[in-house]
Amino acid sequence: MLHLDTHQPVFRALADPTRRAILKLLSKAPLRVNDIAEHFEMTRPAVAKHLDILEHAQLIATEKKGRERLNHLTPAPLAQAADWLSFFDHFWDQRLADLKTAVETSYDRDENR
Amino acid sequence: MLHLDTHQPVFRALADPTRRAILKLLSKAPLRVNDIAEHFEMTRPAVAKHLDILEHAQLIATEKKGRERLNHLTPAPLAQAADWLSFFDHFWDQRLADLKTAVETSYDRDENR
DNA sequence: TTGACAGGAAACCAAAAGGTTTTATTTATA
DNA sequence: TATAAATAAAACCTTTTGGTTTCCTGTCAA
Repeated sequence: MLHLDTHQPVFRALADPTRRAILKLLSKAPLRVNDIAEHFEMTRPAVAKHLDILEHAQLIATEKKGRERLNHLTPAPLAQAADWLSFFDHFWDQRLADLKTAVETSYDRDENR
Repeated sequence: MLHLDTHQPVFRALADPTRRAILKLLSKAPLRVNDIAEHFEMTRPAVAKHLDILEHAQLIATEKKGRERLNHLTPAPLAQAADWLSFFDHFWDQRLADLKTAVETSYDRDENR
């Protein structure tokens, strides 16, 4: 079963620690590229590339005002990542259910002995 | 504030679609490297490298039985990723709260007019 | 005990990622 | 209107990533 992986842009965006830090930064307030770059030990063009990747994942959007461009968070796609992870919540639950069943079964055996 | 990024191994592991697919595979049952490789259009060594990365993130563990080695899921570290994402749940809530406040404030102003 | 099977490991490769510096381009402002 | 500010864009570089092939080692079974 090979379908298009809609999760890829988000997970790819989240793979880099700088990008994760940028998302947290932008959760406080929209910022210009230069403002963001001040928070990191790298040049503005490097930060701009990270912003491109975040924008491609639709985790941020930009608004051009004159010669400035504000980057603001659009965190909706993070729900995709959360959804993917939630599959394993179920797995946890299932493991617990299996364990419970096993325990009860062995208890039944004990009772009938 | 620059601290060690404990999330990095997990997010890095999740960045690749093959690795995400492997995790889902292993959620059904433990498998040998060869079994896993059959599910993908790549060679066994390629899969083995993905397994190395998953193991480094402690998302899987292996058990050696004779000449075979079983890979099984140890999904606990996924909670780290979920935790990180949950920060943005709060952000959502805050946005909603802000919106609610804004609406009520404007409603108050309307009332007093 | 000799194959065959399962996996480990090394060498290699192309492309992508993450960064740099340099050079425009557009927009405010003194 | 000339200059400074903000960013965009291009060229380039190094390291990492994701894959390959080839070979080696250990274990089971005929």
